[in-house]
Amino acid sequence: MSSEDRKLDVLRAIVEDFVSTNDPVGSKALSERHNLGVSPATIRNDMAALEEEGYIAQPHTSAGRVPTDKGYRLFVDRLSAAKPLSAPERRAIQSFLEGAGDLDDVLRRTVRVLAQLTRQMAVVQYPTLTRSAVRHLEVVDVGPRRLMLVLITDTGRVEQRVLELSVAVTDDDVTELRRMLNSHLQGRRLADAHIALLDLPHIVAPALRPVMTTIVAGLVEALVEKPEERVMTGGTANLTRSVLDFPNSLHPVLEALEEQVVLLRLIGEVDSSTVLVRIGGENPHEGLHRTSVVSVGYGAGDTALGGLGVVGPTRMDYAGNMSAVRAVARYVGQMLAGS
Amino acid sequence: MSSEDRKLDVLRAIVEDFVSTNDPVGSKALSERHNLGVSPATIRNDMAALEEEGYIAQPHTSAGRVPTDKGYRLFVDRLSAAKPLSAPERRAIQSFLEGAGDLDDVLRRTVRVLAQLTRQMAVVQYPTLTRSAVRHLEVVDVGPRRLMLVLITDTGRVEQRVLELSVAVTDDDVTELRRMLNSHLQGRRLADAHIALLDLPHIVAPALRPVMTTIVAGLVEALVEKPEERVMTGGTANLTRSVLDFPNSLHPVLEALEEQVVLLRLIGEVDSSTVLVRIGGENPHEGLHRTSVVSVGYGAGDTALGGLGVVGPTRMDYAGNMSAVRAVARYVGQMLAGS
DNA sequence: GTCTGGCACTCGTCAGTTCTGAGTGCCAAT
DNA sequence: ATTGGCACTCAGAACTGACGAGTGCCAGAC
Repeated sequence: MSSEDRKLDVLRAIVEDFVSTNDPVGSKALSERHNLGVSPATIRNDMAALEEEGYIAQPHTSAGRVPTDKGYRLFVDRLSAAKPLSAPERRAIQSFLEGAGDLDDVLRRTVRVLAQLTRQMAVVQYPTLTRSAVRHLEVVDVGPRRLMLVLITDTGRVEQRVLELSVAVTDDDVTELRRMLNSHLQGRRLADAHIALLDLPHIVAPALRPVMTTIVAGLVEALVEKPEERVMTGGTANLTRSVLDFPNSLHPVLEALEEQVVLLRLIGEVDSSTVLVRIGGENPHEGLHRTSVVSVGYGAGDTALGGLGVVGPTRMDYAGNMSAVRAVARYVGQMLAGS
Repeated sequence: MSSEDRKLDVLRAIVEDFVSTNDPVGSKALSERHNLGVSPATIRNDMAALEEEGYIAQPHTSAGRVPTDKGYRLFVDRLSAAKPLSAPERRAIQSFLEGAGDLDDVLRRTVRVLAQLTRQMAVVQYPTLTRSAVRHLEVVDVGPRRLMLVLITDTGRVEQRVLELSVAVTDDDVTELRRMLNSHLQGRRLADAHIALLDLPHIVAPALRPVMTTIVAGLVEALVEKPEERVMTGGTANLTRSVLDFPNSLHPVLEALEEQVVLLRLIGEVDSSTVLVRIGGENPHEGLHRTSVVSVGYGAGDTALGGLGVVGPTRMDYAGNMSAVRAVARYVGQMLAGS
């Protein structure tokens, strides 16, 4: 083994020890707990080199070393072996998700099982509207000159919106609107629905034209132009598991994680099915510079319907969390495909 | 003023000082900050009596006094004056809630404004199904032998449920089912819908009877027997505002507050419009013995549709929070009545 | 009977000190 | 290239004494 290889072994050992103990790790402890085949003195030389290159750091002079963000990054990219879930864990995921009912229920169970497996805070995005298809669009008369549109997608998502009309409509009008909308939109992806929508006012009965125009405008705005992305979180309490992880108080962390927008940026920017890891300062949000995020897209087939992941201290079990996140995403994909 | 009255004044002063400073308050500081017209020595006698009666306690021998749960209780019941919101605060609530769209949006804004006003964690319950009326019930054919029922209530709540059928249904069947269900249920309260529902299988065309029976069973179970109550939370980060408030770590607190069931028991048991205050150990849940809950029912008119409230450390501004909760509940009631 | 000033006492907090030990870097020897 | 030895650093624990906030009690005043 070259000395370069051993240096990486040392880094791996440091990360593993630090993750499990939360104590800065010194050369002596290292040579005892891992059989690296060299003396502490040699390890010290390697550590000095690693520190020089920015992979580890000393909290203070007479302390052991702690991995830096850069060190974790190298560990994740090159040093950590995939860590397959145990059979009981797989069974737990499966049985937990199997009893689910509607979409909300599926996602609720998803965050729960993910938080339990990883002992971190879990986040899951609702299937994005743009890549979903219309299963049904319901038009309901609610009060004078107000219509409620209820969209049901093929992933089971239900979105509603109330429109104010300038004229009153009869029950027959509503039925006709519903019929037209559904016959033109059903089965269509929302991303492709734009053109079909804009046609509708022209082919509807003249009397209904203004109403249809309003409906189309509402739909285009709510579903095509700025489709509402949503997320669900769970296991927030896990962030408080160790007080030591967020010494400056976790107030800013919790504050950041309450914002849907922030969460979406964290887990919603997945375009493939490879697990994405963001470590400490790599995170876009200021308050999350001491946290890491492990996320992946889930989907039925090849298109990613949304993202899910976990958020925790940079000192986390990356290999385990990556496996858990990947496995849960696969099961969720199956669930949504089968419904 | 009788000496009994003064003793209560002393208790009030202790609570007020402790709430604002978080320091145990001593006799000298008390006589300086409040003009009670007596010397510290006299106050000491009163404090000894108050401690004897269990209203205050000493963290340790040479420290000032701190209110006990019992002390806060007396304060809330008899000593705290209503604290009307400022005009800007009222305007803030109103303008914040006015722009709301659908129900989710209303509730989202509600928890937000409540959390901001009180600087506590806020909780709001979705309008309970039992006291809502059916505005529309949609039947959607989703995949082979599966129907999705979508219930829309007069409060704007949308609930869905997927049913497995033993036989296939045609589009015409679905239309007929929808027509029958709506004509019998529309405008009816869910609490009263039970009887009407049970009639339906008997008056529907014989061919549709098994399907209707399944639907009715599903509806009865989901909406009448165990209607799903939901809550929304916000401002959780406020619990971490002062580390001192939850010295033993707030892990158990956060864990408790993640459970929908626990939250429902906290704020869902309001049957009138009087503000309910639960202090420390009065809370049903073990993990919340260091927290207080201020809650009230909201509703359109006289029936309470649900509850809302705030959760925080026992050391909280009870008067202010009670006013804020009451005010927000009134506005929410108006919002929901007008939609 | 109630209030007050005085006084002795308790005890947590703070600052200063010392001690210990984990951990390091460097160097000469292998 | 590796190793054992050694001097050095420094955070944290443990101890100390001074300080002072706060108390309870009591005798005297109103």
